[in-house]
Amino acid sequence: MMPNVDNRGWPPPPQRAALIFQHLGQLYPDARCSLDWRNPFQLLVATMLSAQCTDQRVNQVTPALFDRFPDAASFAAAEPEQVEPYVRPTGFYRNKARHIVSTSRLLLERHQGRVPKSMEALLECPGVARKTANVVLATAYGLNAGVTVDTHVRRLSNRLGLVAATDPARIEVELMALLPQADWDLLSIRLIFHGRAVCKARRPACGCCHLADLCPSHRPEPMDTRPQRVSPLTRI
DNA sequence: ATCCCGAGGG
DNA sequence: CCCTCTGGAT
Repeated sequence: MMPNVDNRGWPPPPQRAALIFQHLGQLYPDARCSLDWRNPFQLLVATMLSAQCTDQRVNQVTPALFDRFPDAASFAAAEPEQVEPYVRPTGFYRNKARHIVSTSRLLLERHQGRVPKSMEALLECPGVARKTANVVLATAYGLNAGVTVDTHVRRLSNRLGLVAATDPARIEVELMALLPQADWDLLSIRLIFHGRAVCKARRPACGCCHLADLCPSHRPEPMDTRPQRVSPLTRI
């Protein structure tokens, strides 16, 4: 009976996942959520803004945003049009402003303006799904409710052959089964850091990747076939 | 599956 | 120009 995966002599999935997790820990010992926030509500808003946008850009707009709208009550009293100018650089600004205002009003009505600590309650907020909820629960409250599956985690999980699924919901379930719950949040953060620094979407730097020996997608760097300029000094 | 949407990199 | 960035709703 032939296995339907390329084992290459690798250990079975859980052990390989643990190895990858461990290597990433050595590579990014200080990896943490890179959004700036002062309280759970600000983290929730910052995470909502981070959709399809670099967190660097989110951190660029949040100081002025939270100066004008410091809490849920401030957003709840505003119209989305008043929030839009502050969040415009993050893209999807009309939806994001609308969702932030709607979510703030919901938090004020049902949770005294505070961010709930349960997945079910967070999922009731407009513009909040599992990715955002996982970030808030883990980062603000230290609760490993699930694995944060964003664009980086999805891409690296597939390239590394950690999961077979391609849709975020199933990827999350498969990743949760691979590592102990205590590691779920760190796994996401480490994959994201590696995705940003090395295993990029466009042009992955396989040549300097420390996970190459554990990666079924590893390819040698494409050879530079462009005509090379010859320095005059090297001529006779 | 499609839409929302700005900014930066190659 | 095209692709990508810690997605979510319809």
